[in-house]
Amino acid sequence: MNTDPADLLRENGLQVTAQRVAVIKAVSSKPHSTAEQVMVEVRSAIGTVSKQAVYDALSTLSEKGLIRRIEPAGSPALYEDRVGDNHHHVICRTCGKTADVDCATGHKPCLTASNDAGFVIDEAEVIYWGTCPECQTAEKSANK
Amino acid sequence: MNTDPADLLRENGLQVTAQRVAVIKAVSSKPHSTAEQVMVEVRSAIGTVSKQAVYDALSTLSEKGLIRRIEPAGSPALYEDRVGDNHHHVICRTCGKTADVDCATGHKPCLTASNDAGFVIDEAEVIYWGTCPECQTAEKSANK
DNA sequence: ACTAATACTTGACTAAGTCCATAATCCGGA
DNA sequence: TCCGGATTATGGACTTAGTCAAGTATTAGT
Repeated sequence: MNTDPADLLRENGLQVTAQRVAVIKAVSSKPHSTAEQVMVEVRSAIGTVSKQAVYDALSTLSEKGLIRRIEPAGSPALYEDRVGDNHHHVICRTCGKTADVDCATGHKPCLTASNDAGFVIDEAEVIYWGTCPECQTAEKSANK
Repeated sequence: MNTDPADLLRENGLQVTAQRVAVIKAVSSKPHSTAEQVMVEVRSAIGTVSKQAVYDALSTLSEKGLIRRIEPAGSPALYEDRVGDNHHHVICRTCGKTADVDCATGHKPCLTASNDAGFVIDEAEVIYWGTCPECQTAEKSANK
């Protein structure tokens, strides 16, 4: 097991603090959490943290690539610890639920745009919008 | 020409008002504008508008599919009038410039995710992150 | 244990947008 | 042409998500 949060931090040249460890644990235990939810989670784990420490940790961690930040339209930023595999997200238009999806083609979809306008592209981010199973049934019964 | 803003509105069952027409014109003349920029543009066209009228028009129009709203991470929402062709966007990590790209595969890329977790997917949104030509040269000279 | 560097706390502040009550405008019918 | 209900617009307060800055506390290397 090299997934001990403290080691992860050290390996990346970051100081090991209770707050950071708790943030990592929070994100990995509840993927697709907002900063707000992470903060609540961290508080219940270590008693108290400032909003700032959480935002700080989240952005440092995502800079180092230890966590990933996604920012779907109409929602606050979400964080997850599944990194390094090029996976994407489906989001329910109705309830906002977010789930992981692996890409249709298996890997690095669409990473090359046809006409890239001279940009050097380093990442393709894909978000699928749709309706989750629960909301589908809810809709059906509403239309009855 | 059926692209007269007033007709577009009528065809979609919307009342034709000076504000809405001006919003449509603003969006089509300057794609990838923020609500803020649209507001400025509309004001210079018809004198005065409330923030509310602009937000209202923008959201009504995008509901009806007359304009498209994109909401890139770390930026306010942008609006454009290029709708109906499944195109995507490249955004410069450094300066935030946004450009259109047609999809690599030509049409409807990745619209089918491999494991969709039971979601019914109705849209795939792709954002490419990278560096625009100007920022590339800027970086090069900075590293010298 | 000491100290510089890094991280955390507190609290004020900002940006982008929403909510709400009121006022103005539009449009179909008498 | 005028009326009345419905649709839009206005202005201002409010919310949410997040940033900034100054000072204090922790961490890790010596």
